Amino acid sequence: MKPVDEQLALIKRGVQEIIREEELKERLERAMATGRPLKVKAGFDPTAPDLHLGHTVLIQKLKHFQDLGHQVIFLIGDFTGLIGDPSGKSETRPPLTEEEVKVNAATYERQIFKVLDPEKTVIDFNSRWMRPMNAQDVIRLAARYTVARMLERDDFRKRYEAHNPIAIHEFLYPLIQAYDSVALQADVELGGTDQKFNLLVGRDIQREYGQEPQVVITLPLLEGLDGVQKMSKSLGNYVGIDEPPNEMFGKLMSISDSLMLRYYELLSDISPADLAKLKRDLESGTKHPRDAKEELAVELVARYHGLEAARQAAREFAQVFREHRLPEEIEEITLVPSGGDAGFLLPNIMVAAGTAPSTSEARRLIQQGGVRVDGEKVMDVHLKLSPGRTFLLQVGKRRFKKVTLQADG
RNA sequence: GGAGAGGUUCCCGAGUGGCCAAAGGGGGCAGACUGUAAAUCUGCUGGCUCUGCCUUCGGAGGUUCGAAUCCUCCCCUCUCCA
Repeated sequence: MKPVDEQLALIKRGVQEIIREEELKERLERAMATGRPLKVKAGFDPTAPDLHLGHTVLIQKLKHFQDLGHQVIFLIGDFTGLIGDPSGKSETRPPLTEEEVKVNAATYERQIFKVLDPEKTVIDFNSRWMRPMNAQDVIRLAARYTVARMLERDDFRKRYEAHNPIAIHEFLYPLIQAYDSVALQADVELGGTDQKFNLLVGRDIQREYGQEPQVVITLPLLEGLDGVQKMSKSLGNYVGIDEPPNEMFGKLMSISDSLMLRYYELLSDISPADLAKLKRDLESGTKHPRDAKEELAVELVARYHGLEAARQAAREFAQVFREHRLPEEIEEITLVPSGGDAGFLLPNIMVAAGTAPSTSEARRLIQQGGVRVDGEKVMDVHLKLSPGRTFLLQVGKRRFKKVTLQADG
């Protein structure tokens, strides 16, 4: 194991807050002395197995602990998943079946192991200790916390003050998450800043159960592509780590310059010194922001798809958007129009080709000059394309399809 | 258990019998500009075989030539009282 100071330096990189740092240091020293690595826990919701770059801020931090020789526990909250996210926004979710949980867990594994070492990562499920609990156990757990303290949580407080509904079971969510730390005897729990309250409840509950309270480490929430709201799937401002290289690259190139620096800070592996230099060069104009953005995009795409794929994506991007040439690979589809004549109308073809969600939307796109057929702008919503023909369909700047129409439906 | 307020299109929020596919804002999309971006400006933003037709205003019925708007019952949320 590395010296405690070195460990601390890596652990502290990019984190928002450590509660409390002295305790962490103490534990690291103890781990060093006894040879017993720290148990580092992070919980994940089983209903959203599609990880995006926002999640990777946390996973990278787990990776740091792992590299330092500590025990990383990736906890899937399959039991808390039944409660649903108490964010107030989401609808009550239908309980997941065991089968669904299994599938989601497998998806998680595949995704996190792009970053974490499968050999050294423990994956656990909180249903393991929650399912055997009976009503009495739950009541006892609930008795260890108060409503007043629950209402300290920003989210609950705001909803309470705004007279929005808060269901009782939502109070159980932090308690169960806290109990997970008891069950795992966690030394450290990681989470986003939005998790701070839940993580702190973990400390209280551990104390209640006679355990030494865990060290809480919060990580900044990554802003989504809009640069304002946090990255989330439901807001559609995310970059999924499963997305194809081109997609990922394009999304990263579309962020604003200020957001780019934020992404550098939270996602990139470049050293603090290099980051400082980059900032200076951008300010002085020595470095074109576009180039900096491209380097960032290459680094991140390479992390999930390899360097070759990343470079390829960069070339492709430059070709399509800078030089306004066609992408190297355009999806080719063959359509068999149905519905008689109407099937050959451009709006219908656009829908069938997946380039527009509805024919009404397709018409609007055409009227606004956003549609090209074989490179020619089309303004006529009644345009009919003849069967047997293959043509290039371009919708907006990004959607390309090579469409072949078959004669009969 | 009682009294009151409220549930509108992706979100917030106007609308209290026809001029309502429903103001305004947000978000989103397209176009212009640019660095590929941001910012800014313009347009669009329920669906369809689109000068018209169909479906939408918590749910189900009803009144009416005509209902988001009126009536009945139901469901849900909030507030105050017990």
